[in-house]
Amino acid sequence: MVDQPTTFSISDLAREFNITPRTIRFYEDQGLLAPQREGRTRIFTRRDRTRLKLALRGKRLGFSLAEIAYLIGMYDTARDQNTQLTEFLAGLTQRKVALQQQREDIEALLQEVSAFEEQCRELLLTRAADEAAGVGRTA
DNA sequence: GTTCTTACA
DNA sequence: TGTAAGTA
Repeated sequence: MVDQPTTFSISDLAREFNITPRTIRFYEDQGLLAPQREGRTRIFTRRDRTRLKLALRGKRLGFSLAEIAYLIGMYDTARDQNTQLTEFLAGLTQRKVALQQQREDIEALLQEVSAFEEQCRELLLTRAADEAAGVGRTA
């Protein structure tokens, strides 16, 4: 078994997760990460790496960085895992509610578009019929 | 060469 | 988030 690295540089993590160092610094700025410092340079631990992984997963699920920061904030608040899972569950539930609402809005819009589409078609047919009957020919 | 901060797009 | 500038 080869020893797994204990710490990582910002570029190590950037490579591993296919993101840029800029993104990692930005996440730190947003409170998602809090790496140690050796002078000015950032030293990332396994815990930081895990948090980054969770942050990226949260992003994929559509959570805002603020929400991710909150959920991850308690990740190492040393509270019982039960509380943490309950929080994540609550967050996921809210996400689902938001997504379902969006779907309803989209469906409503699609119906409106379809209705308007139909009106246009009818108008087109009506005008074609009128022209055939010689109506509306003013000039 | 790598990382950092700051500032602007 | 990308990029540029000027450092350590």
